[in-house]
Amino acid sequence: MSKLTLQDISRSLNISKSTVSLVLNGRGDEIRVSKETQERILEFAREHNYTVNRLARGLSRGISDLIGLIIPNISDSFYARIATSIEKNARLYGYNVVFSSSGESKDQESELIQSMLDRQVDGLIIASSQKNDEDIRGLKRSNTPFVLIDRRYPEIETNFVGVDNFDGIASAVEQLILAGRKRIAFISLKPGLVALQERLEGYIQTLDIHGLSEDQSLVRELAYENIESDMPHIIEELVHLPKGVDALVFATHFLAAAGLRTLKKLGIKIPEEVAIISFGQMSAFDLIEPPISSVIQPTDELGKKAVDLLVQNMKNENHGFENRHLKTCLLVRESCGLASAVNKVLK
Amino acid sequence: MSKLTLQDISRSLNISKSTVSLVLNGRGDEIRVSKETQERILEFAREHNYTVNRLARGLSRGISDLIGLIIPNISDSFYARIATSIEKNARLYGYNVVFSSSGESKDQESELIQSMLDRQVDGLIIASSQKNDEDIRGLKRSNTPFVLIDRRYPEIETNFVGVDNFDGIASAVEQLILAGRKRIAFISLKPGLVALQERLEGYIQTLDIHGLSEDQSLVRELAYENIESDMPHIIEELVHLPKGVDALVFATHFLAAAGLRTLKKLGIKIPEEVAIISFGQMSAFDLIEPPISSVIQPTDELGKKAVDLLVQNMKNENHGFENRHLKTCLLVRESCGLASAVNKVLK
DNA sequence: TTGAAAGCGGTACCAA
DNA sequence: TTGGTACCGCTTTCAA
Repeated sequence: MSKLTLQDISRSLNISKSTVSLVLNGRGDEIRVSKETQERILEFAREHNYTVNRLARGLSRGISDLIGLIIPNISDSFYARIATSIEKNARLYGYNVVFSSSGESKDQESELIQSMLDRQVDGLIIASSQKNDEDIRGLKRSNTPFVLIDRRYPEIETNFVGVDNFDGIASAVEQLILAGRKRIAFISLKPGLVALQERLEGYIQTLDIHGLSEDQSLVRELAYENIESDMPHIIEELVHLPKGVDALVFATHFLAAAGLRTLKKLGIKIPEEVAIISFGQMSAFDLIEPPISSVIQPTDELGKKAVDLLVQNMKNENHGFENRHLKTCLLVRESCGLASAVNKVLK
Repeated sequence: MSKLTLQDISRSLNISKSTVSLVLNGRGDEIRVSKETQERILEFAREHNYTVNRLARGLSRGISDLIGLIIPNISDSFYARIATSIEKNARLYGYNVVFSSSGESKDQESELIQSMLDRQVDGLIIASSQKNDEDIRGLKRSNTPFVLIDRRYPEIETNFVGVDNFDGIASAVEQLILAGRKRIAFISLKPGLVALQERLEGYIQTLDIHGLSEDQSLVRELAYENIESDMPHIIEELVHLPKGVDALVFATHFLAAAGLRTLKKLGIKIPEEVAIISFGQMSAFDLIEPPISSVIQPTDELGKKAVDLLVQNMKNENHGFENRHLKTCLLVRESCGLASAVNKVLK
């Protein structure tokens, strides 16, 4: 049972393809096709449940109603949430989304972008590996609408939707300070994603403001590949410093998870010995003893904004670039010490 | 800078479209185009970096190289992992994947399937809401290759890849029995997904075999919408039964999460008072005190098998239906009591 | 108010 | 070896 085409309808009804097409696209009245003809067409289409071939329509109209989504990894709960939101919002605008994981690889990302373009996607949403300025510049040149999310290239002017890393981390550090912590370490990743830089910046400046900067930096950065293996050394090293540390701020949720694993193994008490805050949440942070405080990123909003921005760009040709940094929110739980008491005072 | 087309190349080089097309598709030798001509074409294409318009190719060949993926919710870590695997494997075969979340809604799912078909996807992978036998039957009739994952319709013969729920739960229950538990409750969801039925079956039969069936059932089922609100009542009711309970088996990871939240609130000790096992994992199960035992579902393999099966179906027209139930594996941690000791004995 | 016809960018068959 | 050409299914302009 091969699918019914416009041709078929046209022939069966003895009405020209163009009329059928117009009517089926709801432009019957506009073009003033007689009610009667319209009825016949609609009726027939419904009866034989005709649906357009979007490949054909796409080719003809030069659009695909497809949005490409490229992210490092959808298994990551952060990106998974964003993807959900993007898909949902894209659908509202009539777009479907094709997604691919780049695995943080520049080459992979490059190929994916190309493959999406071959598919004539109308626009692209990318959480880039951030090693790929070539392609990003290429995209700009090609005039393909796209918006970067989460990861950006400061030196390239593009649309971008991310979170306010600086403020987010600042609120976390301040919370720790409020709880009386003075030796606050910051554990991050090496490669140097802009987002992580900003978090680092936020950490440093907040300590500064509160006069808590130390001569010896309490910042530690590990390589993505050896998080699990290096975390124990780093934490041991930190707690064994002459003055030790009394709080740890993790730059991402999976670092926090690794850190917690280590702390548990070392038998270090949270928050008595060290308080903990994670930038980014994990679904089980409230089940851990003590529950883990975290900086919550507004993933739903992020997805929505990204789609809104993209759609706006796809409609108008006026390419003004927009940058949005969404506010995070601090979820204070016991892991940062004095949680509830302080929390209440704050409000 | 509008994109370069075959036409353009053909005209610029004064070589016919067909030759150009053939060469560019690597069939130059096969058709015996002279080395020289081939070189010229390839050279020109590379230089002006030509890439096919897959919309056009698709229309012409009647294929889109697109696989549609419909799942209840990609934010769910289980589906997120599967999606990752599916996308990765699909790409190996040269397919891109369009995904959509059905939100467990029959209507939504229905629309999505239709919309994917309009897009001429070559095949579909669906984790169905399982309320949608109509569409599934329709798909069969339409001869669209598709494979169901995780959720199936026992009364419809289709391709299916899921896990061995019966065995999975049996191993969990047996582990609890080994640990000396006798009053083992089973907490599940109401709607009655086949997978959950199978888990229930596994639970019941395992208890039976070990002579542990009780007069009064220890099975409790809650509605998806009120998990958080009903869980406390259910657990309180269970522990206050005349003979109480000494173990809880959760039918899914998020039920386990809700259960843990409740147990924590009630101050019930794990595993001393009740032991816990969850069917399905969560990334932080090892961070909880005590670490939570769980039945691990082979998501990577599941995704791969689904794609393999689908591709096989898309290639051959011979539609034999296959059902695969992948083995789960039991990850024994402290929450089920006696973990390590018993575990070692088992090996 | 309706129809004819020219694309959209490729593919593939048949001739030359 | 290469070129011509008829589609694929739909949109859209122009003429009738």
